[in-house]
Amino acid sequence: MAEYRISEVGERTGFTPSTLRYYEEIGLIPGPRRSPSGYRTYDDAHVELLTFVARAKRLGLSLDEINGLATAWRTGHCSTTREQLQQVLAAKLHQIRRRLEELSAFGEQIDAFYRDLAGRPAPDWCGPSCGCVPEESEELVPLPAEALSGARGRTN
Amino acid sequence: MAEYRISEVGERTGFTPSTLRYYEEIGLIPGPRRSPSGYRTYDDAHVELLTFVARAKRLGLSLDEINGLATAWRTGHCSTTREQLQQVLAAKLHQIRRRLEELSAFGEQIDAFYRDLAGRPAPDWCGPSCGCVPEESEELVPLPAEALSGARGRTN
DNA sequence: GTTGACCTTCTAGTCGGCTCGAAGGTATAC
DNA sequence: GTATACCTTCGAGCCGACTAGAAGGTCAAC
Repeated sequence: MAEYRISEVGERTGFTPSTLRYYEEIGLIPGPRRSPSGYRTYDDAHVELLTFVARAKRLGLSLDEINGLATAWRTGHCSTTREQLQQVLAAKLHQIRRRLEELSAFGEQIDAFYRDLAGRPAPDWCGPSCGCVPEESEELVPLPAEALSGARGRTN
Repeated sequence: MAEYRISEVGERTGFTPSTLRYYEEIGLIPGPRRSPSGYRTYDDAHVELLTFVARAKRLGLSLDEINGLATAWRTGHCSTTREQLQQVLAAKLHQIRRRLEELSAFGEQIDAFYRDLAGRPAPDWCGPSCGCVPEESEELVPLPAEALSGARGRTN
């Protein structure tokens, strides 16, 4: 099995060595084996786990939330924990589904806002210095359709 | 136009008065008018803006990212800023689309992981104390299909 | 055998995003 | 007129998630 030193794992997963040591300290990842001289020695399972963590992080999950998932990930092969695991995963999937819906609705809202711009009344905080006298002749430049494809439409 | 005091706005938007003052301090929301005695006096445009901010926050955007969007939101009625606005919104929509894709893929990954559980080899960190001798007879409980509907499938 | 890049532990600092408390002013009900 | 529930500013503190630095050990190349 392949073995990696901390900076190599860092390169493969996008974390710095400091961050990896920090994650180990807080129990997010299991401490790897050590070389005779004390160096951390990671394997492919660590890289896989950390890739999973990196993805969850990019999606805005907190380390605490990720910890629940990562524990499932780490212990999932154990038949003894399979029932708890199912609950964690089902709950998380449900949450992800709701996030997807809200993200989709948010894209809609921004799109609608943009299309609606010209018709909006100037709010309270828009003083005369703002210089926003509506110019009737000005055309609202349409948003590139590409920007919203995939974020628009069905929310489930 | 309706007027609200700080705690009322807080109730309507889900922020505490402290947080609202903080947002004003960092320039995320414009300072509202003041009553003769110095009380902050918000209107519907503030409530609308803060509802927008709350949604963006739930989706994991940083206050800095939200600031860009909120500025667009606040100044969007000004014809002078329409071109910059278009760029901000288009970029943000693109980002939202990518997030949607990744979120979807993440749901897939978790689902696949779950289905794949029984076949995974025990990783390095799983010692004998783990007690995970695979019991061939044990059935993998299927995930409730409901949990993934909407997170599964097409990623664009 | 020394250079330089890497590793170790440890402690302290940073940054974003609030959150609390003190000290005091305001508004409304009794 | 006083209780109490709100509001004000200001400064300090807290939590999550790192990040930097000190002091020292390891390893491969020259």
